[in-house]
Amino acid sequence: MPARRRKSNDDSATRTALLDAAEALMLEEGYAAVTSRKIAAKAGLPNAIHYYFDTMDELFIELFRRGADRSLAQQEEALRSPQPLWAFWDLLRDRKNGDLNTEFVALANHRKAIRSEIAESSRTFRRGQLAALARVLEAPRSATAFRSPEAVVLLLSAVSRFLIMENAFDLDTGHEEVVEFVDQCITEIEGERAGTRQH
Amino acid sequence: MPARRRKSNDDSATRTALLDAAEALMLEEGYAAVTSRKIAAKAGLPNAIHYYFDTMDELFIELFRRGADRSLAQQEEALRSPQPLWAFWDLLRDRKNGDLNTEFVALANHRKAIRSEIAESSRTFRRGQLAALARVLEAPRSATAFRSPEAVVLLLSAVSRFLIMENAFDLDTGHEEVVEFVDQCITEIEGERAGTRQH
DNA sequence: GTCTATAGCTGGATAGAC
DNA sequence: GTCTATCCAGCTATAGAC
Repeated sequence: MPARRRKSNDDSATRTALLDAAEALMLEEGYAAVTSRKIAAKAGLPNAIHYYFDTMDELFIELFRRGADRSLAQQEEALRSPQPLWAFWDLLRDRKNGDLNTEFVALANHRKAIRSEIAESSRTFRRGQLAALARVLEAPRSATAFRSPEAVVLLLSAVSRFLIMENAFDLDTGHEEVVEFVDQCITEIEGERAGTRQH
Repeated sequence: MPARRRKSNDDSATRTALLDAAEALMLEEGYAAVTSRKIAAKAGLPNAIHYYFDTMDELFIELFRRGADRSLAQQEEALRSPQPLWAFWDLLRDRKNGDLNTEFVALANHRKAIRSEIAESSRTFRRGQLAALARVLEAPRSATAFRSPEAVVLLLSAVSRFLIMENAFDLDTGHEEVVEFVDQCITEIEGERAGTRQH
């Protein structure tokens, strides 16, 4: 059987507009607001969601992939920069990616098709991170405490996601302190940050 | 107006049974499966949810508070133990608490009443953690890298939640490494772990 | 006091209109 | 090829049965 039925209208402008509306809804009101009726209303288009997407699962998966592709490109750019660790940390802390991701993780709790999509995508992201950071940590100036790229990548990912999550609940106890701590660690590994912060 | 209407049957056995069923459903199938019909079916009781709870929000809030009270008691016990940092870390990594918490955080995305409940509860937990760990970190043997209790608490919380979340997606790259790293850090601060691990 | 039946809404999917 | 009308399921909440 074919892995996925391909439609003739796979890249129509309408389809893209529907995905854009779905993404906006997801960010503004959460995934629960992403229903066929609301997407069409938001896009100002007739409700023909099921003409463009077989099921809502298909729509969500496509939306996720579109965002993941975008983010992966950003990540590769960051990891190619002169200070990959600083660039990676800044990217992780970027609110826009984090918020969408949070919604998809929540969505995965009750849409199994999304779950495997996220897992597979996460592995791809992690592979790229490890390949790049292994090189950084091999550099002679690296402190011995940070020899394991796996641990460093996981720590940075965990902290950034936690900060974003807590922000959503208006919590910020310890945020400054931990950011300062991470900044110090990165400085030890990669030297002072060159250039300006994005946020 | 009264902040919350109090019912005569606030602690009836039926009410407790319904909360138990709701909790089990939440753990087994996710919060989306926690509907009035399914709770009643799971409990083997007639569907009189709205006799015992005015709204589903009320049920969820009560379920959250029940779990939070239980967890807070566990946390206080852990922080009173001879090795509060080790006990705290073990508690954080306990799957049962983490899984329920994950569901409530997701639920908060589309139930605003839950959001403020979680935020308030988090502040209470964090206060207790900081009070206890500030004492631990004052001890002379503490390495200078861990002077900020806010940062230490946040790091441990972030890492434990991230590990639990990734587990739900069958991801475990770097998990061993980071656990080993945290164990080393705790050993530096609080010495070798005495006694046995719970998991 | 406890539970049942049902109203009223919203959603995904589909048959078929144009 | 594009869109609309409608079906049916599942939910919360309520009115009222017993």
